[in-house]
Amino acid sequence: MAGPTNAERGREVRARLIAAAQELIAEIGWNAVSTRLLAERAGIRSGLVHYHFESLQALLRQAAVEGMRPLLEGAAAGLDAAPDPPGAVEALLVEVDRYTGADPASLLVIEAYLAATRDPDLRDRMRELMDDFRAHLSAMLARAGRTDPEEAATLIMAAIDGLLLHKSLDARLSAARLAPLLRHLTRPSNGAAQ
Amino acid sequence: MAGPTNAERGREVRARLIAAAQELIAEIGWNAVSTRLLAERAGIRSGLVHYHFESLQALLRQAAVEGMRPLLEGAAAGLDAAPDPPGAVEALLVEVDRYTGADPASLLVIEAYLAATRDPDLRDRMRELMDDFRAHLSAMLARAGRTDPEEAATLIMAAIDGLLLHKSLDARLSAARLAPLLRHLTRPSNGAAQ
DNA sequence: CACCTTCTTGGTCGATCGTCCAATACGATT
DNA sequence: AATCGTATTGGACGATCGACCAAGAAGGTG
Repeated sequence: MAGPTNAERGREVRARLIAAAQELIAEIGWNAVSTRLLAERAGIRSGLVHYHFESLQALLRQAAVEGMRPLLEGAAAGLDAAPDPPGAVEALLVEVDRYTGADPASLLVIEAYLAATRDPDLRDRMRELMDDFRAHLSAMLARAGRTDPEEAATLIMAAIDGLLLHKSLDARLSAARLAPLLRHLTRPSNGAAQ
Repeated sequence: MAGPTNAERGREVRARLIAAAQELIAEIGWNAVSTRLLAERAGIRSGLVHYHFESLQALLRQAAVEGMRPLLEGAAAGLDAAPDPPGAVEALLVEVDRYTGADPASLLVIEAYLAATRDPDLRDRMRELMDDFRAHLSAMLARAGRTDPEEAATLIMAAIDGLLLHKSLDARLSAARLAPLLRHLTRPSNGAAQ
């Protein structure tokens, strides 16, 4: 019947606060998340927030990064799991269509992009996450024979995030329908004609 | 020495409030814009805000729509001014590189996307703006011989907004560098191989 | 047991918020 | 000059905010 230790309870509270922050950022927006709403959602008293985190912004920053990292790592793993580069891009786009642009994960990412323009710390962490994924995708495209893997990877990533943005306005849009148009990016480039 | 009439002063105040809202949304974020900050930026007393506008949200909504409409109409005019479809897309991408993703216009648009997910009125107005531009771009691509003009237009627009998002993290990214990869969208589609 | 560290409570502080309103100012109209 | 409608002022209302802190509770260790 040994209850949780002090350290375990502390970790639990921090995890609940991070989860509550990820939910609330998506629901009401980064700037609307307050310590008291966070505490209520996490089931703790509001005074605890500033015990476990240096500031509200530090909490939101950590919540955003920890929420985005598994998304990008999962997407990178999905690329490796595909049989070939065209299948990898196809699978990536199908995966994108599991998001509506207005779901918690999508909104967390977009909110984080905006917060990053006003928070140099967050911007550096997000740039690192995006650079890692771009390098991963770019390496795959280079192995497929492209001479411009960086540009192709940039286009695919921009198309994905932009489509999520547009899907939040119009749910009829679909990433999978763009697959035929992006498929040629996974084939060896053949000069200016391509 | 005839001074401005009452009606002229009213229009002037409304215009200053709209301009102040567009600036502040970009600077500090949609949810952080307050009536008192707006009044200070517009050079008026804070009580006036609720005389000219029904609510703060109504003011922000109108400011966002009025800020985005000229951007999209200008881009549509740019498409028509180009000599041919490939040139139009090329010019569009070059125009995008005039924005950094962290400039006032870009931030206003991205903030509006997020606000639209929580404001049905704003979402409908933005969807109409985007639909109009997509139809314009799609018609041009159809004239260029594509059998999938809607998908091609969706891809181009998603790539543009997504790249702006990514440029806010990494200023080295460039829309113009993606032009060679998008150029083939302006040529007649030739079946599954393309 | 006493002692230490970590965690939690409950509350205060000054500041800011959106909205509303009575009183006033001012151009236009009669 | 008297009147009307619009524009503006200055302040009020209750609510919420981020941050902070003294006091106490709880588990670990001597």
